[in-house]
Amino acid sequence: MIFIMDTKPWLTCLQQNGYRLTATRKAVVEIIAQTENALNPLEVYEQARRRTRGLGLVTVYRTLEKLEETGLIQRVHQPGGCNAYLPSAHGHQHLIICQQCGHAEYFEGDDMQGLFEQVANQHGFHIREHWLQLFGTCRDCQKN
Amino acid sequence: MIFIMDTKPWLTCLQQNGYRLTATRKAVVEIIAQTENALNPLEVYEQARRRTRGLGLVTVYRTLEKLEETGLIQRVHQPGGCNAYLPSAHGHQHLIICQQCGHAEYFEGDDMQGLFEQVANQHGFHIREHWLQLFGTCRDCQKN
DNA sequence: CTCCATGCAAAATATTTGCAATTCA
DNA sequence: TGAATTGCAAATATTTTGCATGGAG
Repeated sequence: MIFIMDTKPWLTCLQQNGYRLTATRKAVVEIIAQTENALNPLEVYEQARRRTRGLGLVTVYRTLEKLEETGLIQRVHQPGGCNAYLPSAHGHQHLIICQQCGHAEYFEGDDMQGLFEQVANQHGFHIREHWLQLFGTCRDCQKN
Repeated sequence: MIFIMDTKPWLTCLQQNGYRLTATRKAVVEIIAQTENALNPLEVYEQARRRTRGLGLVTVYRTLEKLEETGLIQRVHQPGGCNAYLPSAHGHQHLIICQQCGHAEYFEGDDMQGLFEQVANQHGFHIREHWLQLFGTCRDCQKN
């Protein structure tokens, strides 16, 4: 239940970025903020539509775009597809995802900064971004 | 020019996995083995078709699928899309990719195994896969 | 009241599948 | 020869765009 977070800061953030607060945006924000699994646009749509009748899938796509742009959510890259999203309210974090049930947890990777700088030097690259994700089986799914 | 590798081992590998050696497969293998940028199915198709007339995009998809399955190539996950492939003939490697020119280089991450195990313990996960990629600007592009 | 945002339909992409013809082993 | 492979066409799936209407600020 680590992802159940207050949605007010999200809405404030959207406003501060010049976006209007609408019923549909609130619905999408709530869905993503309150799940512990990465959701793709269609899944968000199906869940959000229960709360907000007449919601369109297109709007979900556009809302996700803005949420990602403002850094509130992050795209999750999995072996099976790369169109799912998770909250990223605490800044950039690294993910560990269960391949069976989709449950995701965050982990710190402080040690990594040193590695990145070392690689940057060795290859003459200037590094702007990094992605690190682990995939496996969570505690619960190991029992089954 | 680090990626220009002999394609014979690739073909042998395919055979050993029970796949037949065909002209189209050779073409696809050569294209990917000889590029230093990640290529998506369409790009592979366009280049391979120059060598093998009548090649179909569908076959490229199916060949890429088999090459990934046998571990000869790996999917590259970039901010702009996740359908490009690079050789992975030396087993799983980590990537550093230039966001300007697409040039990719591999780097070792031996230090990371320890981190992964630590995270696995803390979260009770059994880790099966991981991917780590760095994005930035390569030496040449920094000059421009 | 003025734009931004929405939903619909349709377009544009991307990927997969059915199937007859072909090719490798 | 027999089974795997291919290319085509068509089916799906996914994402984007144009545009008239509606709603936030």
